[in-house]
Amino acid sequence: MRTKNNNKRTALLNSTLALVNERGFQAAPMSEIAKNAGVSPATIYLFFKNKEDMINTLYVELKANLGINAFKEYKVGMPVKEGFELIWNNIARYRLKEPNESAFLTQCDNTPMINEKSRLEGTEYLRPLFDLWQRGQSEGIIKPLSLYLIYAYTLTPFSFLMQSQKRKKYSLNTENLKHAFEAGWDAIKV
Amino acid sequence: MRTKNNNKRTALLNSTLALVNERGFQAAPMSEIAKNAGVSPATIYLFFKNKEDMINTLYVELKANLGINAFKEYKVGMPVKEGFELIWNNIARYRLKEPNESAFLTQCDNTPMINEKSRLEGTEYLRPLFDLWQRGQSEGIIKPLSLYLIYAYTLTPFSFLMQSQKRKKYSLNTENLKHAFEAGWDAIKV
Amino acid sequence: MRTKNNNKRTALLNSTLALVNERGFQAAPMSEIAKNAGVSPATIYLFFKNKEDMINTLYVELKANLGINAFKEYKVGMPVKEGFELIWNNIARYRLKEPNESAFLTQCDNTPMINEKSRLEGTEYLRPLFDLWQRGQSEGIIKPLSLYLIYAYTLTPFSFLMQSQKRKKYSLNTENLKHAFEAGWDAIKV
Amino acid sequence: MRTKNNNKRTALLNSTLALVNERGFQAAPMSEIAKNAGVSPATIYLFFKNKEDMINTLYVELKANLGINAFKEYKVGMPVKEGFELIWNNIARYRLKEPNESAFLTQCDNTPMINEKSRLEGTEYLRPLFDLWQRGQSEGIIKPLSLYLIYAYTLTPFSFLMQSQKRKKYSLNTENLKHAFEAGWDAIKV
DNA sequence: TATGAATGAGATTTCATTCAT
DNA sequence: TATGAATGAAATCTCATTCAT
Repeated sequence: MRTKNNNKRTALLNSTLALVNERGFQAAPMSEIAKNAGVSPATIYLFFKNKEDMINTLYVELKANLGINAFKEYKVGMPVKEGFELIWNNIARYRLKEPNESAFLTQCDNTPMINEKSRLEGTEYLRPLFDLWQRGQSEGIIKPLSLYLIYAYTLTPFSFLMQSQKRKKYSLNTENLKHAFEAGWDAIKV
Repeated sequence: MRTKNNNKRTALLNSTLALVNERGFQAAPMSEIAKNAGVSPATIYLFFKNKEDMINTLYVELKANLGINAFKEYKVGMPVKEGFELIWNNIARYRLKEPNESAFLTQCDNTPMINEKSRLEGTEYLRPLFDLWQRGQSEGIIKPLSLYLIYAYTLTPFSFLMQSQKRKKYSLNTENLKHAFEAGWDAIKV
Repeated sequence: MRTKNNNKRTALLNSTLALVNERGFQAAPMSEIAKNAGVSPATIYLFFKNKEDMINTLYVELKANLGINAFKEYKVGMPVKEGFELIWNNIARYRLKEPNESAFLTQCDNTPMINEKSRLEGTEYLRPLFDLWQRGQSEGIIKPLSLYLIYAYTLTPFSFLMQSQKRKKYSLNTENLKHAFEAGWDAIKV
Repeated sequence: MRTKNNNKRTALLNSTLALVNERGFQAAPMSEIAKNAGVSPATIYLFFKNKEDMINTLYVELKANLGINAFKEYKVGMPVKEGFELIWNNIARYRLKEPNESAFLTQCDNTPMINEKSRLEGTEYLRPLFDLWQRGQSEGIIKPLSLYLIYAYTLTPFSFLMQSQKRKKYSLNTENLKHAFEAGWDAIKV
């Protein structure tokens, strides 16, 4: 008996990521995903129930990955601003290092292909950040508004800036990263 | 008859808008778009070259519509903050009134289906806002940063908030609208 | 606009009939059914919802056809035996003339592919025969047993005999037809 | 180990029987047959050359089983009618006790999946019955017609009655069994 | 012997687009 | 202009069978 080869699973997810980014969901056929992964189309269905399942799985795993990277060197007791800056920069660095993963997640944010369950699961990986914001609010450092608004004004703009960079309209260099963080901070600080 | 034409064209664009929002690009077949518009599939091709063209056309027209609404009552000479607040509120009001158009545009922001030409054309409709921001910068009221950053931190968060509202996580009521505008303004003001 | 071509529908049903008879349900692919009908695979779905629907439709139409042939020259008031003999011979003649239709119906009798609705609908086309049997029973000519038994011992043996003939084991010539009818009649007559 | 082998083989044949009855040939995949038998798909091919072989083997074994049961307590010299009644009742009892085997055999009667060789082999198991009928003919008790006709009018109706019972249209209780036998006997007796 | 992984070939069905009127 | 029929190409997914252990 052969043992199930997890490399194939990984290859499939990578292949999906690349193709969806390049062409969009509607133009990423299973056959090509398989081919690029060096695998038979039938093999996909050993790992995933169907296309939707594969996309959702990929989404959740990338969110998990983002979460892991976001909290590197972060300690729960840190001063609020310092902690947030660390996390924000971690996220930024990770997204810049993995532009495909980043773009995929952005694309997912607005497609009905991702179901509510995956979305919720994905969100959980940023839980410590939400906790930090709440502490900031109780310490009177961050505006006492919905965390959705805090999220909207600190993290979502980054997706737009990455797109702009991809289209050569903007550069996320060190200086601009600092400006971006500050803009977000100014938006939410008391 | 020009009128009859335009009714069908309009019906088709509306039908597209509705179906894409409901199911996503990948699940909005031409036949169904036609059916919902009360028109034959073949008729689509009298007005549009192909599906991509139809989507792009819709995108540009919605952007134009957004532009028209954005600048209602706006006068070029207005004080910067006052002018920006007016425009921002116009946009917010319009998007809240037309959530489908709004969601469609958001979905378009991240799909390879929209080509560069349409994107540029779409952007042009907000030109007066960019001019206003630039004046704000030269008057020392707005941070002297890339307009992409200014855009990112004042307008893109709204998409996320609308999504959140759709998912019942957040409410864009009068008070929260004020908070949202302020957050954006705090992000970019000097 | 082209008008819907019912020849294609007929060609498809004929093609299905032939292929299913030759190879069985499980080996009659839609693509080949289409090809043999001189039509694109997609065209099938203009006329039928799916494969199951096509098979069931064919089944019901063949049953209807059988019914039409069964009652040629039959008049409701006829003497029971005379009427039954007429109908039985009509059916026999029809099945011998259309061995493919006959074999298809026999194949259908034992497959879960045919749903209950189609089965009931198919049965209805022999209603006048059932009525005749019932009259025979009330006249004391036919055994007062379930019509299912009457049917079993007069009509189903014919399927077996046709198969046997196909396999060159038996010949349904005029004389044997007479014997067959008599065997059935002996089985059910009082 | 021979024993272990045979358990798996038996489990596979039982699993096939059950699944084919439930869904039909076209919807009984090897993987599921294996799973229901608690065995790997690959194991099937240790016992059978391929799917067709497995089905045919099952068919022949069930026919053998039917034969064994048919002639319980039968002695070759018995009076013709008495002997036939014994055999007929044996078959009926067996089929009622094993409705799945019975239904499978009925389904096989009309599918091209069963090849000529298996059919012939299957028939052989009823040889003593054919001999009995022939004796009956030479004794002038049974009509001097083809054994195919005799078979058709005594045994095949039973399949239809069993189906009818399965669909709750008919009940094969003791009384109706007697009626059924008599109908068959009336059909063939001189 | 026995397995679960793996697959190539192919099944059904869909869809953007064109045809014929 | 407008249509519904028609389709070729392709999409998703399945399945009998083989592989590697």
